[in-house]
Parts: sequence; structure tokens; C-alpha cells
Amino acid sequence: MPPRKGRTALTRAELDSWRAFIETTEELRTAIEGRLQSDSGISAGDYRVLLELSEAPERRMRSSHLADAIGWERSRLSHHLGRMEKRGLIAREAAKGDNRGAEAVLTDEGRDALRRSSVPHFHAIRELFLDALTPEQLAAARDLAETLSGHLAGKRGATAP
Amino acid sequence: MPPRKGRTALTRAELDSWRAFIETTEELRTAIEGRLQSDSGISAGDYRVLLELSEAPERRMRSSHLADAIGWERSRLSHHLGRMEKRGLIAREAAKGDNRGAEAVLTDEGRDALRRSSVPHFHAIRELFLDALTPEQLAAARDLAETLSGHLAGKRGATAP
DNA sequence: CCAATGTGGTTGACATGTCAATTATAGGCG
DNA sequence: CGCCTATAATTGACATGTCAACCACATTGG
Repeated sequence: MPPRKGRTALTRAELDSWRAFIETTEELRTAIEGRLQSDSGISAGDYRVLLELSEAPERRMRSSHLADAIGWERSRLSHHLGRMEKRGLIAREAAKGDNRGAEAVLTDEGRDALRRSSVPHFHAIRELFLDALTPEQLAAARDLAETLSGHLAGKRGATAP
Repeated sequence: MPPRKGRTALTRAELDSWRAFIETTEELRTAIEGRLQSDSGISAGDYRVLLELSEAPERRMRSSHLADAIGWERSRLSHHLGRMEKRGLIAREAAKGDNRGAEAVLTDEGRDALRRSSVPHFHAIRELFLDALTPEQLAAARDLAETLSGHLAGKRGATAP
């Protein structure tokens, strides 16, 4: 029988492809995050939280629901909400049905910060990402994302159920 | 004339592709870094530094050269080398020709840590990345990396020369 | 009812990253 | 030589991320 996948050492081409891919996506991420920070004074984490809250009913969400929605650990979210609260971007209130719980609420200031950031952020996405790619490449990027995302989801379920 | 690139708002498909791509690559990165940390007790930053030093003549490099090679700011490297030195993975020595300079040297312990980490790390790359992709998708990933990397390099030169 | 266990969330300790300021030396030039 | 500017690297302050420990309330079985 042929060797199974995952059994053989990496070829030079495989290693090169991996390094190019991971280093470039990392570079892209920091470039976009840097633009967001310098254009609008908010971090990528801030943006992610603001966006999710802005789309929630009444602009509020249970902490654990928010953490699930953006794929963060609860501890990370708790620290981040603390920092955002200190800056007035969100507020924290006790949850209605469960006295253990907390809800994060988007403040007017947070909503304004999100609005102000959107146009420059979209501009950066276009300039640094979309403008670089042909339609075929963009489709390939999406295909890659969906394939890898599905693969990772399977691994997560398989190794830590 | 047709509207220039970068002038129009993002379409839904463009935004969805961007989000899928950036969030998935981020997830992949943290997954691989987590494996490296739990398998071998070293961070992605440690690995990057150890690898670069291990391939340098006499396993030593000037700080600024090392920073350029791995694309880090010197301040970041200085902090990181300080932590690695404390753990015995590298040592710092004065540069020969220039009394301002510092050289980072790979210690035996650092070399051993790199060796021990390689097999599990390659295994993780295969399992979480290569195994997910068809040969065509891997080629597409490499093509995307090269296109985006070139594009970003152009932007860097254009906006901060 | 109430003790054991589970769940939601916070906290503290520490690793990592960025930015601006600082220190020390090099090199050019009057 | 002695000043001026540039370069190499470090430092401090602070934002962010992870992990493990913890607190408070909820739930449930006897």
C-alpha cells in the first residue's frame, strides 16, 4: 500500500510553501492591524468586539456568547472588555436571567468609533489585499480559507472533544 | 473611463472572502504555535530565531542582521533575545569590528531545543496544513503568498521610503 | 433544605509586541 | 582634535495573549 498522508518527511517545496504562506499572512495581518491602529486608534481586537456587538439585538451580548461568536477564550475576552470599558467603548451590566453572568453593551462612543473606523479599514483591505489579487486568486483565497477552516474544525473536535 | 481600483466600496463577497481568509490564517497560526509550545516548550518567535541562527556561519549573527533576516523591529528582537538569553537558548557577545554592536550566538542548549522541536513541528505543519490541501490548493497557497508578499513590499517602499 | 458539583466570569502572573526615549559608539568635517 | 549627526542596541511604559487559580452563583441529588 502507498504511504499514508502525514507519514513522510516534508519536501523542500512543501516547507517553502508553508513558510511563504504563514509569513506572508502574518505580514498582511500586522499591516492591516497597524493601519487600523494608526487610522482610527483601535486595535483589531477592539474592532472585532465592536463589530459583533453592533450587529447584536439591542447592541448587547452575554460575555460567553460573544466569546463563542468571535472564537476567543473567555479570559482573553474578559481582559479585553476591561480595557475597552476603561476607554468607554463598551459597558458591562449584570445579565438578566443569571446573576453570574455579564453582558457587554456597545456604548454610543463605541458605535461612533466603529463607524469612524470602517471606511479607512475597508480602504486598507482593498489596498493591501483585494487590489493585489486577480478574481481567480481571490476565489482561491476563499477556497483555501474554507478548506483549512473545515480541516481545523475537524482536528479540534477530534483531539479535544 | 472605468473606476480605478481601490475606489469602490467592498462587495459582500469581497468582505466575506477577506474575513474568511484572515480569520482562518489567524486560527491556523495560533494552532501551529500552540502545538510548538506544548510539544517543545518554545514559542514561534523562539523557533524563528533559533532556526536563523542555526543556519548562520559559526551559529552567530549581528543583532541588526538577524532582525532584518526575520523581519522584526530591533526593539522586538532585543526584548526577545533577552528572554531567550535568560533561558540559556542564546548568548550575547560584543561584535568584533564595532563596539556598538552585539552578536547573538546559538548555545548548545539552543541548538538542542531546535533539534528536539523540528520533528513535532513538521508533523504539525503536515497535519494541520499540508494534509488539508490538494496539490493544486498548495500551489495556489504559494502563489497567493508570493503575490501578496510582492504587493506588500511595493506598498512598504511606496509609503515609507 | 443543603452539600457536591458545574458554570460564568474575573483575576494574577507572566510571555509577547509596539512605540518612544535613551545610551553608547562611529564617522565626517571644520 | 572636537563637535555634529547617524547608527546599534537597549530600556521603559504600556497593550495584548495565555494559562491556571479563583470567586460567585446555579443546579441537583439525597
